[in-house]
Amino acid sequence: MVDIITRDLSHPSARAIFQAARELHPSISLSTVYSTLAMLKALHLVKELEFEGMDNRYDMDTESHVNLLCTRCGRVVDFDFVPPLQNEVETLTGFTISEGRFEYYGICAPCRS
Amino acid sequence: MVDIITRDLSHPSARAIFQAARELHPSISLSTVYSTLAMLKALHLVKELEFEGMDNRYDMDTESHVNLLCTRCGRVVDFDFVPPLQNEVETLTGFTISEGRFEYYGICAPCRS
DNA sequence: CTCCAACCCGGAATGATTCCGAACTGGAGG
DNA sequence: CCTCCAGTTCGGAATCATTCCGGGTTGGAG
Repeated sequence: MVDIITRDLSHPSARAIFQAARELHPSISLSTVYSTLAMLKALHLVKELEFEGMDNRYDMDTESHVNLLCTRCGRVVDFDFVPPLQNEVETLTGFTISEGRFEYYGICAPCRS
Repeated sequence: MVDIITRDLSHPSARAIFQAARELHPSISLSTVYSTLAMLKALHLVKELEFEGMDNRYDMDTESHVNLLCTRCGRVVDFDFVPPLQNEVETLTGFTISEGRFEYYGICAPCRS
């Protein structure tokens, strides 16, 4: 189960993981998917992404990067980048930052053509 | 109702808006708050923010900026900045970007002391 | 005064996620 | 080989923010 999740780099939803897992373990339940995800989240092996109006998605790449969401087909694409201003933001706002989230919404090339 | 929402710059949740609105209009219902928010969203006068594990928050500043969320007290603070890499991301990924979201999670100064 | 559209109401429905207690499993130790 | 136990999984019920719905109110045009 853990393998099924961590090897799926397509930013799947819980339901998509559930369906994929079913093909290997037909008796698996959605509860198991959620509890495994909770465990992996706690270990910082997956990052939970919330996109407006869609199910949560799970990202196996926990490094800091931008996620691009296609609002037409739901595809999520990673884009590496180092957020440049965390220190500056911390000094100017007084926050101690533990995590960042950077997302763009748009239409991907395949959907546009 | 529209005024109550658009003048509240504290990044309130729907429930918080509801409670504030009740003080002026004791008979107001949560449905009205949600439908007004839906209208304002459609007009791009408010931006809906989703933070992991919390109610959605509503931001009256629809300009592009970073939102800092204090995971202890729920306070949300704005931090102006112009996302530097949208064009670069578009050419490298083929996406046509319509909107960006930039969030940091952390602990605010009052909560830390 | 009448009518209509826009707004509002309460309450029920939705649906992803979480919670719960019971059943299963596989390996450690006898 | 058996027993036991902790960890995993199960299904189904509960949660709860949000959405949906059908009916009531209202205020301004004509």
